[in-house]
Amino acid sequence: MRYHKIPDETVKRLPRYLRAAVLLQRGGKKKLSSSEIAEFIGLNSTQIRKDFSYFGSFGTRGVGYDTQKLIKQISKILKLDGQRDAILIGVGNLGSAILAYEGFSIYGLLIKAVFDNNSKKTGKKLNGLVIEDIAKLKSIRPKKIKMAILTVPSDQAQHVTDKLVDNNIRGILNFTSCRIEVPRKVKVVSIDIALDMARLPYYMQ
Amino acid sequence: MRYHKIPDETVKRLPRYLRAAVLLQRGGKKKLSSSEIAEFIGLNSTQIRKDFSYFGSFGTRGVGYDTQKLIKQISKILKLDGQRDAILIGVGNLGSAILAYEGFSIYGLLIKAVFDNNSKKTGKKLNGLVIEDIAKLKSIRPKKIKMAILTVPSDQAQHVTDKLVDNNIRGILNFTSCRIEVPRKVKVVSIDIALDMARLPYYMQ
DNA sequence: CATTAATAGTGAATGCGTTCACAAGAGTTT
DNA sequence: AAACTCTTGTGAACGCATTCACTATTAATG
Repeated sequence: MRYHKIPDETVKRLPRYLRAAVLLQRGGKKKLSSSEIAEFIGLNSTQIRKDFSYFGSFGTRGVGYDTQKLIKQISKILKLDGQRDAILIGVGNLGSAILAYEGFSIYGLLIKAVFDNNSKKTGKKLNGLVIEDIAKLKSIRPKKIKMAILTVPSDQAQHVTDKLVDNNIRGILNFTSCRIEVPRKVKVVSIDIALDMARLPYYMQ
Repeated sequence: MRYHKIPDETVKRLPRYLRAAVLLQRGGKKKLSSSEIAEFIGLNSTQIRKDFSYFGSFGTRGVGYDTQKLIKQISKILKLDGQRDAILIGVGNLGSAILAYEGFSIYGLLIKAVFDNNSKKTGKKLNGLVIEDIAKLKSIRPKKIKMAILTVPSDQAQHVTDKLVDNNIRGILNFTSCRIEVPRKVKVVSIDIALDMARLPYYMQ
C-alpha cells in the first residue's frame, strides 16, 4: 500500500464495518470474509477491501479477516480505542431520548454528564446522571471530555456551542437544524432529521 | 438546460435550500441571490446555481431569485407540494421525541397517526394523537398515507417494515441501526445516530 | 506435490460531482 | 445609448470515489 488521501466516504463507512464485525463476532464468527461483511451491510465486497486497503493489510489472502483483530484495527483507526466520553447539552425530548439510546455502546461511547439551562430540570436525575446547569460546564475540564452532543433549541445553538468550545470540546454531534460556527480545530457532525425526511417524497415519486 | 441525470447529492441539498429560502423569506427577503443562500447555509454559490440548473432556470440574470417563486419551485421538485402526511411506528423515547419535534413543519410534513405494539401504550394520547396498535395499521389505507417513521427496536425493524409495505407505505425514515429489506418500489432513508457519532473521534485527532 | 478453490490486495479505468471560466441577460449610471 | 455592474446559467476541466480486472497468497484436494 502506498500513500493515499483517505476518502471521506471511506471514513463514513468504517463505523458500519465495525458494527458489522462486532455483531458477527457476537454471532460466533471468528473469521470474516469481505463478502460476508458486504452481505451483512448490503454493499459490495470490493468496496470494503478497497476501504481497508487505505489503512494497510488487515486480512490474509485466501482466508479472510480475523474478526477480533479487525475490530481492533477499525477501532484504532476511528480512535475509538481511547477517550470516548461525551457530554450532552439540552435535555428536551430529543436530548432525553438520546440519553436513553443504547446504540452508542457498541462503539464504547459513553455520555458522562448532562447539562441544561432550565432550572426546573437542573438537579434532577436522568438515566443515572444529575442534570447540571450549563454554567457549570467547566466541571468537565478535569475529566478530559472532548465530545459533546448538542440537543438545544436552534436559537441557543451558537451560544451554547461557543461555551462548549471554551471548555475544550473538540467534537460536536449537532442535532440542531442550524449551522454552527466553530474554530477549525473543532469538528462538527450534524444530524438533521427533517432534512432527511424532506427528501423521501422525491424518491417516492 | 439539456437533459442531465440529477446527482443524488443535489437532491440531498435541496431541502437545505428550501429551508434557507423559507427562513430568509420570514426575515423579509423578497429577492435572493445564489450567494446570499450560499452564505446562509455555508457553501459556495456556484454549487447552488448548478444544482438549480438541473431543473431549469429559476432566476433572473443580473437580479437573482424571487423568494416566493423559489420556495414553490423547490417544494414542487421535492414533491412537498402534495401529500405530506406520515405515520410513526414505535413510541419509545426516540419515537416520542420525534413526535414532539417541530422541525418537520417547515417542510409541511405532518405526523397523522402513531402506532405501537405495547398494550400499555396503546389507547393513550400523545401530542394530540391516540397511540394505536400496530395490528390496526390498515386504518391508514383510506388516508392515503405513504410515509412512515420507523422508531421501533432493531429486532422488530424488519417485521414492522413488512407490515408497513403491506399497507401501502412507499417511503420509510428508518431510525433503527439495521438494514431493512424492502421491495424496489419502497424507498428508505436511514438515520443512524451512533454511526455518525462514531466518526467524530477520527476527525478530532 | 501439483492442481484447484478461495480470498485479499491493488493499479487502472470508469463514473460521478464540483469547480472553473466565461457567456448571457438585466438593471444602472453617465 | 453606451458603458458598466451584477448575477444567473452552463460547457468543460478537474478531482474524488467506485468498480473492474487482475495478481498474490493461502488452504484444501486428488
